[in-house]
Amino acid sequence: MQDTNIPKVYDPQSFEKKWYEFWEQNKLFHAEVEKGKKPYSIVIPPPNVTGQLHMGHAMDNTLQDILIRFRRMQGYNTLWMPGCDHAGIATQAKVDAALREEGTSRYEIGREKFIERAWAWKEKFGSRIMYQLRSLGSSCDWDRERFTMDEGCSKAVREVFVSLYKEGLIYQGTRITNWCPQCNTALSDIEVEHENEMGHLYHIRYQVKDTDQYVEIATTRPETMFGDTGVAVHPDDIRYKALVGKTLILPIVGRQIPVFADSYVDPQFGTGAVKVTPAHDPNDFDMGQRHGLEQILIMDNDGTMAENTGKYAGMDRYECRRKLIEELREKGFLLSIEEHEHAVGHCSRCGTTVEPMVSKQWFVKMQSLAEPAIEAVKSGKIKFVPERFTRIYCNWLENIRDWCISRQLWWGHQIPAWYCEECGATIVSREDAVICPKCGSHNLKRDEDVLDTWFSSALWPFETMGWPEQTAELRQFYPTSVLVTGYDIIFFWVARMVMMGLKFGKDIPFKHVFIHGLVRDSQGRKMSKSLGNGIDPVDVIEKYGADTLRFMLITGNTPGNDMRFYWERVESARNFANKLWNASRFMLMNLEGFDADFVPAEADYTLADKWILSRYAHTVQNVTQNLEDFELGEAARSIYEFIWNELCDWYIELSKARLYDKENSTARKVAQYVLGYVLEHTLRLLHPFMPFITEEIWQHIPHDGKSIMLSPWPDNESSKLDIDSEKVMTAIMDAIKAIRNIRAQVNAVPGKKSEVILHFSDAGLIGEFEKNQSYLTTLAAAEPVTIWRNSADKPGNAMTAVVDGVEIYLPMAGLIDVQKETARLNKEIEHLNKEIERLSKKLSNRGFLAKAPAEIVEKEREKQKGYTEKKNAVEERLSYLADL
RNA sequence: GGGGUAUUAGCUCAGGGGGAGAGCGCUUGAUUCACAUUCAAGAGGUCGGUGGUUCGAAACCACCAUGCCCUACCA
Repeated sequence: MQDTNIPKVYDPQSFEKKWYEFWEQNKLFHAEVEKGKKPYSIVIPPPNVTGQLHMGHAMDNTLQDILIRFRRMQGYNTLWMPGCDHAGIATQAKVDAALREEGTSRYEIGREKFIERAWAWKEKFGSRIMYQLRSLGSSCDWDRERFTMDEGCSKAVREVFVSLYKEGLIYQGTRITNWCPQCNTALSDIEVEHENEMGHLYHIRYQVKDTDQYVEIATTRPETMFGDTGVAVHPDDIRYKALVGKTLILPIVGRQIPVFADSYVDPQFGTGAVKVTPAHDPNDFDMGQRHGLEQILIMDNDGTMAENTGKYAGMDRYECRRKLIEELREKGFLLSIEEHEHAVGHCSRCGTTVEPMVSKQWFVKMQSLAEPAIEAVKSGKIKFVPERFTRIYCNWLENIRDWCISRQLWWGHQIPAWYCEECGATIVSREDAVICPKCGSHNLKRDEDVLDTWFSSALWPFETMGWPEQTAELRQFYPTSVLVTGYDIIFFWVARMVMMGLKFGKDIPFKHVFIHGLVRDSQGRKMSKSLGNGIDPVDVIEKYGADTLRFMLITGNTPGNDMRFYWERVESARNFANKLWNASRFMLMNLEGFDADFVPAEADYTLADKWILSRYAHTVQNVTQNLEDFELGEAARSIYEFIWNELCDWYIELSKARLYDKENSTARKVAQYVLGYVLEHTLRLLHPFMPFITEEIWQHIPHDGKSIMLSPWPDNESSKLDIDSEKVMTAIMDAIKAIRNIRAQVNAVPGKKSEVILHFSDAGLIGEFEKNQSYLTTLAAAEPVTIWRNSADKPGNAMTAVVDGVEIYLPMAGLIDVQKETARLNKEIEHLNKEIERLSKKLSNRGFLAKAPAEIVEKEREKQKGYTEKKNAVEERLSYLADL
């Protein structure tokens, strides 16, 4: 027999760790390839190796765990692949900072030593987040844990790089890219965050050579003028027609630059004349290409002015801007300064203003990769949930530009390219190159750059399953079933995985993309370190338990939408856990004599039994359907309502009489059976959401099997649906609520019973009410209960209420406050009149009668009948009161 | 400039073509007998505005307002 003595209060700390260890040690999360078994697989969005769990992770992984546990119980061969990401820039920044503290730097210790340090850092902090995921309850297959820089992933990355290069889809080019002077590396377009900022538009005049004429140009970044190699005007701009082809003298610098026409220029903006700096602006770069202009780099990688800027050399770019404006003003070149709002790019990692600069980088040609990725989504092979993200994804891919994949970092996958120091050849190879295939030289130098971290993440769904080997894992678990992630990385990650999956995995990487929003603070702000408004999920787990955190994170929010974090909501979830705990405690306390082999005869079921079993069956349907539709919040809410509002508030209360009555063994056994059945199966429904508490309770109550996580998902419970019993029970519940209401009105003494007289307009209910009078006694203190069969001569001196099919009278000699009661009933009449009027309008509308579905019309008629009956009864009461 | 999203009770949010919902908060009452992390009763809303579709709109469509988010090379 189980231990039937459990603590009075839900205390998650006392069992969460124990059960996680039990699951993990028994390898219950582990998936083996099994031919013929339906697979269900998810790859985790790999968290940063040096990071720690934040609320976003907690939500993301809760969602995944719910889906995985649900499918596991449904009998799928379920794999949840865990792992983490090497997070190039972030990790490198941490190691850099550590070195700085030691008074050294990566340049001092050198690349090899630095990478050793980075690995040590990874080893030291890398497992932290995996432990945190465990404390959340994540049922990952830890035997398969991967890292984006482990041997297998590195092999996959190199394979992909080399084949894309051989196909001409990876190329090296000197182009304009976004440069972060702080992180000291190139960035891809999507790693730049644009923000509107107030700046200035400086109007400067450039002299036309050999004349005293000037051209007025407008710029937001005057310091780039050191790199100007032309001025552009629109070809149709009559103001400047005569100037095209002329030469200008660049102020201060004195360089001669041409005026040329290009239709990129907007004559309406500024002065209609644009200074062109091909090495420091993407548009100018394009124009420079079209018109054969020289590119002059005037800034160094750290954002200071280059040697070729004269006295400004070495000066910070903004300092230079200020000083240069002063000089221009002094020398009469500066005409005016306007306030001007414009979008400024910032490094998404460190926030520094990004500098567009020309440099030699590696790029992926995206268009041919993007097309099938668009098709896969448009054709419905991959489905976004919610669907609206489809458009966001497609729009981005339809306008995609080439992806800059080289980063000037040391921590990451080093690019497998070598340069021959003798003949200048570039060698891209799967094996480390030692000899130049062109000239035979051994004097090769490897490219120093590493790849964008997202390049390897893009391979995650198949590289973790052993690709490029054709493994059994790939055959069984690829494509994965669903990807669960936030909308903030659709471009960074989702789109790139689809492209790489289709190209190299030979199939889509996942069938569904389940997108969720962000967890914000209680004021709706993003949680961030700088604001200090972050809430550590580990703190919540320690204080309230992982189940509570999980439940809170998935209720009261809709797929794809952001949610706010409220401690009140955490408490509410904890209260629910406590409620369930105590319902179970109640069952355990009444388990004595429980017979596991006993099955009630059909006739032994009471109304309450049939009702709760039917409600349970509805709940199974709701929860299953909602989980299949990714409506996790709705599924959880459905269980919550069932457990609290139906099982606890009604069924347990009604079962007490039978459970406490040890004389009547059959009735008691039936109640034990029903309560046991419903509770045990409801625990299974709840298990994916709250794995720990359900396991703890399940292990205490009668059960079959080793762990609730292996028990089958409740299914085929439709035979328990019993609409008739639900209807009767609803009538009884309504009557109970009405009686309670009256008793509250008259301040009835809680312990004191009230006589109740019932009169039925629906005779069909009489039998059931007669049989189940005790429900009214137990839950509404109604005693004695009399059924009044005469329609005439109804009880007079009484408080009344009317519910569907039943009139209720509580004789209250001397207790009735006639004035108050009359007012109450008048209010009721007012309400009923409004409803009746609304319905008669509807029912006299020909269009409604002709076009509305017959069942709706019938329903509305019944409603009207019900309201009219109620109104009559209330009016009768009013006239009685008036006569007093 | 383009797109998305939100607008429902005091607060935070679900829902959804045919009788307005939850949690928290608030008011009143209740404590041997699963749970005060509780129970019971109650107050509180012309579902942002205007049009349209429909027999019927809070829900669907269009436009508008306000907030938030994404996106875009106007120097």
